[in-house]
Amino acid sequence: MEYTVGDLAKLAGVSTRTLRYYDQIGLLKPAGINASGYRIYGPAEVDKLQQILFYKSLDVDLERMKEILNSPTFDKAAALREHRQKLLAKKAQLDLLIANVEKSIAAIEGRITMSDKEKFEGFKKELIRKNEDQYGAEARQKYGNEAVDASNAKVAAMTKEEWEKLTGLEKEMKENLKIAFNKGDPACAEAQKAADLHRQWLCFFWPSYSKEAHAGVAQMYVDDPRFTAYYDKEQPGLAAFLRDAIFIYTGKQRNTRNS
Amino acid sequence: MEYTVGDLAKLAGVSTRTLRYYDQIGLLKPAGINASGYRIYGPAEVDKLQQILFYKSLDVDLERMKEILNSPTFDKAAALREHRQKLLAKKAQLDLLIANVEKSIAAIEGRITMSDKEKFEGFKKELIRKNEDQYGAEARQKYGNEAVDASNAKVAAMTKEEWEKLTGLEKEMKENLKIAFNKGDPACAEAQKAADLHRQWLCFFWPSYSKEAHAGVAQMYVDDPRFTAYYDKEQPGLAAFLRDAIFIYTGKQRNTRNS
DNA sequence: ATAAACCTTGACGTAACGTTAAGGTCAATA
DNA sequence: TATTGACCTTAACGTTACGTCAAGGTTTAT
Repeated sequence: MEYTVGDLAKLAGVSTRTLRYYDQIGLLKPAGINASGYRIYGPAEVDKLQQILFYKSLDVDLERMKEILNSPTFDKAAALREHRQKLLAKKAQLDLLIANVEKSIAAIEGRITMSDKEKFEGFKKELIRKNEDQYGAEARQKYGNEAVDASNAKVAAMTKEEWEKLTGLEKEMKENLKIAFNKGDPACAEAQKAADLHRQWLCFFWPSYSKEAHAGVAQMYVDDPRFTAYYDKEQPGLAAFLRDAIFIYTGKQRNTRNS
Repeated sequence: MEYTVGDLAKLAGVSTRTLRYYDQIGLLKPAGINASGYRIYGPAEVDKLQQILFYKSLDVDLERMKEILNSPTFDKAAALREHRQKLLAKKAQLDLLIANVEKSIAAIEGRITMSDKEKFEGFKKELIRKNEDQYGAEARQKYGNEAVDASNAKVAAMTKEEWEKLTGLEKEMKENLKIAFNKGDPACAEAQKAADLHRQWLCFFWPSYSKEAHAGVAQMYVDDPRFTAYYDKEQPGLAAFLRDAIFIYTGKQRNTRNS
C-alpha cells in the first residue's frame, strides 16, 4: 500500500502540512519520492505515524519522539506498554482534577470553604506530574487525602436541587426517627413518618418502588455492617429500629430476625 | 488578602510572565496598581485564576476563556459542573485510547492484525471529541442508572443465605483488588481476577451478562457517590482502580478467558 | 548604604503547526 | 487539444501561550 501525503493525512486524520513538517524536521521521512517529486509513504511509515500520534497524545514533544523512535533498542511492544502506563497515570491525574472541581462546586455552594492554597493543589500536582512525565520518573500515587476528599466531593456532583432535596429528606427522616426511638415504638406516628420519608428517599434513586424491596433494604441496614455503622453511629440500635418501622410501614410481619 | 504577581504566581504554580500576559490580553486584570506601579491581586482574582486554570486544563484557548468568564450570564457553579462533565468526557476518551493501545499490543504480539484504518480509529474519535468540546456540545452519559438501581432493588429482596454467598465473593474480590492496587496495575493478574469475580458477583443478580453493562456499572462506581464512598473508604482511589480493571477486562474478554 | 530580591515594560525566541502564495502534475472532460 | 480541478511542491510569514533576556525602578534586610 502506497500513499501520497494527502492519502496518509486523510487516513491518520492529520493535515498534509503536519506530514510535511514531520518530513522537514526528520521525524517521519517518506519511503521515497516519485518522478514528479511527490512524497510516497509505505506501511512502515503508517506504523511509525501511529507511534508518533500515540506519543503526541501524551504531550511528548517531537524532539523527544525522534530520540525514542530512532533509538536502535526501540521495542514497540514495550513502548506501548509504557504508553499504556502513562495513559493510566494521566487518568489518575484527571481523577484528581475532577475531585478538585467537585470540591470547588461544593465550596461555591457554601458547604465547604477552601483556602486559597487548597484551590490550587490539584494544579500543583499536575505540574509535578508533567515534570515527572517529561523526565521519565515513575514514582507517584500517594494522593491519599485528595482521593478521600474526592469521594466526599462526589456528592457535590449532584445538582444543587437534588442535593438539597436529598439531604432535606434524610435530615427530616432522622429527626423523626430519633423521636420515635426515644418513645421506643416503631409503630408510632414519628416512626411511620420516618419510614415514609425513607421511601421518598429511596424513590429518589429507584425507578420503581415496591414494598418488598423497601423491606429488603431495611433488613440490609441491619445485616450489612456498612449501613449499620452509618445509622448506629449516632444512636446504637437505630438501624434495627428503622428496620422495624419500615417492616410495619410495608406491612411485613415482624418475625424472627436477630441482631 | 492581597498578592503581588510573585505571590499569586507562587500560590497558583504559574509564572509571573503568565500573569503579566493574562493582564496584557485582558484575561485577568489585577484588582489595582499600587503607588510604585506594582500589580495587586485580591481574592476575586484568585478565584478567577482558578477558573482560568480549570479551563486551561481542558485546552480551552484564552480567547474563549475571555468570552466565558466575561459573560454576564456566567454562573460559576454551572460552569464548574460543565467543566466536570468535560473532564469525565476526556476520561472516557482516554479509555478509548487505552483500549486502542491494548489492541495494538495484541497486534504486535501477533494475536490480531489491525488494518491501517483501524489503527487510527482512536485518534479520529479524539478529533471528533475535540471538535465537540470546542463548540460546546453537551455530555451524554446514558448508561448505568437503570442497571444499577435495578440491582439495588434485587439486593434488597435477597435472602440472608444469598447475601452471605455474595459477601463471600465480594470479600475475595476485594482481597485481589487490594493486592492489585498496591501493584498499581489494573491489567495485572490479580486485578483481572478481581474483575472476573466482580462479573460473577454481577451474574448473581443479572439475568444476562454483557460487557457493556459491566463496564457501565464500573463507571457508576466512580460517578455515584454512594458506591465511591464505599470503595474508597478503605482505600482511596479503589473505586477508580476497579473501574479501570473492569474496563480492561471487558475490553479483553474475547481472549480465551474462562471461569 | 548597599546588596538581594522584588517589581516594571519592552522585545525577541519557541514549538507545532495554520495559512496564504506561487507554481508544477495528473486524470477527466468540453 | 485544451482546460478544469484536484492534487502535489517549496517558501515564508502568522499564531498561541508563554520563556527568556535586557535595562531599569522599588523594597527590605543587614
